[in-house]
Amino acid sequence: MSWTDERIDQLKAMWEKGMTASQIAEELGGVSRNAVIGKAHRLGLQSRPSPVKANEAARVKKAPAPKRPETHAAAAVDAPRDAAPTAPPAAAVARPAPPVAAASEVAADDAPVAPPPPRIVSVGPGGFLRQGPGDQQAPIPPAPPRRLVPAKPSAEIADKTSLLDLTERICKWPIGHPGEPDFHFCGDKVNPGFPYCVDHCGRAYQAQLPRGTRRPPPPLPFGGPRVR
DNA sequence: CCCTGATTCGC
DNA sequence: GCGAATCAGG
Repeated sequence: MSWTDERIDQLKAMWEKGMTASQIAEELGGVSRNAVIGKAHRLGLQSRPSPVKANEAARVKKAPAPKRPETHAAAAVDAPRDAAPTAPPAAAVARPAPPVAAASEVAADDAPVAPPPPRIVSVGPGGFLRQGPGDQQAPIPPAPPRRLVPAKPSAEIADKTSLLDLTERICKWPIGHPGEPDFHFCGDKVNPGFPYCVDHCGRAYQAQLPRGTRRPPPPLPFGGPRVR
């Protein structure tokens, strides 16, 4: 891939939006995290809290990297986009919004919290409240849950690896069938270089048996029903 | 381990 | 100009 004007614009936008180089690289596709960083710097986009840069003082002290021999081998081969289609940019889902516990229940027992006495001036069509110019609505009614409860998403879906959880190093072996409510992916760490974990690599890649040999279980992902 | 960004330097 | 390799902090 090359840096077209369009891609550069995207890079700029995302970079300035605060996305990490990895996220940007993933979004753009066809480029590595390093490529993104390199390009960003070349473009002059710069700074942004670097974990390794925080301090300016303590420098010039480390032994500089002495050697860098390396066969410029192409290690950049795009990993198989197997079951990891870049789903419609779930951009806004970059970081899952921490599900705030239902405030109503949480603050149930002790509630010295004075509910806002809304000064309703009048009610307009559709039930919208009309307010006078001076009724700018107080800053914020900071939802004041006294205790925050973990708020599990759902006992069902918890711990299931969904399509959106898949990354380069997560086993993409499907569990169940697409469409089923509990369909998910293995989610283990992959066998480096493969799209599956070691276990599932064993299932996915089987030695070719001599002709005529009867082999009982060939069912593979999506193969037949009830393979687990 | 995983993640970050910064830098280097052969291509 | 590009980006893999490497470094280094969290």
